[in-house]
Amino acid sequence: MKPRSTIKDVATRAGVSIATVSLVLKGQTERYSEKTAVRVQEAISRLKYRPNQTARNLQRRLSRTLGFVTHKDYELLTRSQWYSGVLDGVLSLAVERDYDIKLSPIASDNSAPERKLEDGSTDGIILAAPEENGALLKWAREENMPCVVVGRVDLNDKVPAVGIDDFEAELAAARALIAQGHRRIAFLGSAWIQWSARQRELAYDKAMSEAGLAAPRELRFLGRYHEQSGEEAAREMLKLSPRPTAFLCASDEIAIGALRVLQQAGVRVPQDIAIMGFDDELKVQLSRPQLSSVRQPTSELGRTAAALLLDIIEGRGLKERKIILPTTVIFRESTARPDHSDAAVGSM
Amino acid sequence: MKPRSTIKDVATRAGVSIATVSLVLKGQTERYSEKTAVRVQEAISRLKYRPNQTARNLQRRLSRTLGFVTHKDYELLTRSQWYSGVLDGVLSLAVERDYDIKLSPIASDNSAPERKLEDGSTDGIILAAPEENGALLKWAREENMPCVVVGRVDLNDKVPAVGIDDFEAELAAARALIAQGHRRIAFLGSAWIQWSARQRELAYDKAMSEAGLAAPRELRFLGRYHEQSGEEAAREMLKLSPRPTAFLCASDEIAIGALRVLQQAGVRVPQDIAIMGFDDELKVQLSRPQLSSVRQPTSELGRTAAALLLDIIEGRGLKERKIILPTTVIFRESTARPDHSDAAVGSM
DNA sequence: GTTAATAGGTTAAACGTTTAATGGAATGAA
DNA sequence: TTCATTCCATTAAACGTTTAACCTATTAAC
Repeated sequence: MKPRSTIKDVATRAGVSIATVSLVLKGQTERYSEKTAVRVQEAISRLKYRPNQTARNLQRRLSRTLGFVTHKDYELLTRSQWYSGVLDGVLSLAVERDYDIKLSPIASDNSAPERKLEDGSTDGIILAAPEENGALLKWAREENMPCVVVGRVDLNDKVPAVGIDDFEAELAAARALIAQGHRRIAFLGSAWIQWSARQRELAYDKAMSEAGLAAPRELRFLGRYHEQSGEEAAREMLKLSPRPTAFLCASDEIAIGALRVLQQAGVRVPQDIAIMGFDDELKVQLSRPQLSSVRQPTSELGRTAAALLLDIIEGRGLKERKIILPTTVIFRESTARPDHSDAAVGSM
Repeated sequence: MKPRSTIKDVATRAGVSIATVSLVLKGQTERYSEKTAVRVQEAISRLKYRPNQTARNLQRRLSRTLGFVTHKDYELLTRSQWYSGVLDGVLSLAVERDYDIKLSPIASDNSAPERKLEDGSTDGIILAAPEENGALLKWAREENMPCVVVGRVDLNDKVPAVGIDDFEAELAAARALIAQGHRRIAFLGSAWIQWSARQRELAYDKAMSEAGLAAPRELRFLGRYHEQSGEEAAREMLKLSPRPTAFLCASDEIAIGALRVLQQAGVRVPQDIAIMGFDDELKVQLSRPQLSSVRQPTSELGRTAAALLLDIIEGRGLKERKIILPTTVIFRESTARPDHSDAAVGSM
């Protein structure tokens, strides 16, 4: 691989100084004559010259690159459509504004994320669903770099964020189940690793208590956001007597896992037990029975986060530091339809 | 945002030269004393110094970053699991070897991809499913940069590539349908935009001709790899008389679209028309009936491509320039089981 | 008491750009 | 002729690192 030609080579070949080449490249027409421009251009194509972006970035002190930071768990993209949806949205705006995206999976136990994040290779960072007590979130609060969190909107936290209102969204779902007559509702959630996990559980509490219903310890199972956890949870719930009549699941993964166990156990859904998921991923739309779920606009989330980040980076300032996008409860076969008979009920 | 401290600031504060700081950072213990090391370290943490990666890259003439190039169509990641699967695989190896990934969606009509690709911001490029006659593939053949193609293995092409054998894979699927007694098989494929499209259609031809079956023009529909195209194709096929008894679909997207139309038309699957997909995406596993399909190991594809690329970049040379990973035909409800009664038949 | 070796630094060039400051020739005006 | 302008181009510093080459005390060897 022969060394690439530099601006110096071009200058020599065109018989001008490197400054002139740079000016031609920049298109500052008032600074050079037509004749030199032609000579420079021909030198460029002869030598197949490409400006070195690294050198440019060093000089300009920016990179036109956005960092997209996730957990080091690299199966994230395929396993959860939330991540790929958000990334798609980020990508869509980045492409429009001519930014690149750098993927930085970081171990959640990494105590010094700044080493990877503040190395000048990105102009700003998007933190996707950071863990509640992790180093990443703490780092973001120090505001050493333009940074936006997506998937976690804590109004008491100063870091700019884009997301849904997890509490209200799950509340709407829970109320719907209650409105359909369920009295013994189980919550299949996640440990409080992420913001959303806590909010969704709090919403369950609120819904139950405002309806005067009991929500004892045994009616809730806190695992992780994945199918296996849902299976485990369902098995626990089936041991109870009386059994719950509905599962409020904090993620679709959990819901699908639970559904599998119920079906294996010969429990009918929704007649015996209704299921409500969260995220409205493809799998709940295609499963049988199709699962009711709470849809969040993942792609818009990503796009909005990117827009916010670019506002910071490019110095436009922020009109709002917190942006909440609406969610929708989608009713399908795994629950009854809501009383007021339209298929979808908005929340927020 | 205050300017970040540089190696110069650290040097000043520690009372040494910047060279010494650099050596301490590098851990060249034989070049400095314990005392200076301590002073430097304390200056570093006092000033919260982070080495500037851009400057490093410039000096070292490399970036420890891999480019992942896709079509500019930013919905790719969510719409097709092939892309996210491959990306996941790439990511998995990149994380292990401490490389970053830069996403570069490039418009397929971009006539000068080198501007974005040869800018020194990546050490090498992974081209995901490039179009057959596009500028990207042509660029890759010029070998100006370490580059690996994934999803297209043309043995007559010198560019290093990782993929499946699309021809053999589809051939196995087609033969299976024939073995099940189908005589009038329609091919629902894609225009020859991508390598795989051509190979899969050629496999259909081969299978039909070797079985002495007719494969007339009207039995094939060439659209794109998406659901809408499948719907269109199915509508066309339903007009034929006699109708085909099986659809060999070149992608799961097409298969799902076709299935939808068949179900709307009251055609039973597989009794009236059998369906075979390709890719084994989640949606065919969850649909009703579940669709038979050809599984390709997307994540391994990505991981292998990344490994190959790193071999080139890090100068280890290539044992093999073309790597073909095995596929499996998965039989589900949308076709009969194969005669020899085991559920999956390997190919390659 | 030389000389050689070693430990522990420093100097300065280089990586490939951008850009402020400067310069000089040609043109135009007085 | 002289001065101001305009046009076109150059010089040189800067961005933040790395590293080969060099330097100077100190210690070791004889």
